[in-house]
Amino acid sequence: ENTNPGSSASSSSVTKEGSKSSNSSAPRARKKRCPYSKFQIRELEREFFFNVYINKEKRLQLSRMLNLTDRQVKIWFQNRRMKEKKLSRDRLQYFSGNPLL
Amino acid sequence: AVMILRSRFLDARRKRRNFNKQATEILNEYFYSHLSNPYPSEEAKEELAKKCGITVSQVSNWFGNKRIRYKKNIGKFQEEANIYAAKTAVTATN
DNA sequence: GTCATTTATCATGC
DNA sequence: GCATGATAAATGAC
Repeated sequence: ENTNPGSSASSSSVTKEGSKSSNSSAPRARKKRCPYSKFQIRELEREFFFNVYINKEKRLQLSRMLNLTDRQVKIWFQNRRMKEKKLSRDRLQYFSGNPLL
Repeated sequence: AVMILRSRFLDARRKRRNFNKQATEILNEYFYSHLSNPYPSEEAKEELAKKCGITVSQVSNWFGNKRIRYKKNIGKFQEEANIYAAKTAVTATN
């Protein structure tokens, strides 16, 4: 259950769809958001537990294993760090002199 | 006790509760009175959060959802827009 | 890199 | 059954 439009079989060097700039003023639609599988999330979280910041080599390795692009892995770690920061903020606010208990 | 609080916090995060009517009023009033640029500053968000009794993150979530859902179907919110437009017009004339 | 945001998806309320 | 709040991918400013 992977979600990589047209990359599963083609493998390697994925062109950015339409490498030709034939279109005049092509707004290139934004990539549709596709939720990652449980397996992908588990592996990403596992690596995130070891290093919040991932280096290039591990990133390439992970992207191949999970059938994601390096950019997707990079962005996932960025978003994950932001999530962690927000969780910390919420915990602080929750445990700081507050009602609701 | 700590464990109870922790578990309650963890699953209390995703449990959704609708905002009370007053909070929604305040948020809509700001949204429709800034329809040309519905992006409150950080200070404005904090003030709205205080008046609504919610967090700044919840204010950001509300405006994010409101902006895209309004843009996606303006017609559906036309009636609502008129209501708050009239409301702000009244307060302006007074 | 952070971070506000857009967009789709998820989970719940009613 | 959709409305609504929160979260998960993806983009762009800086």
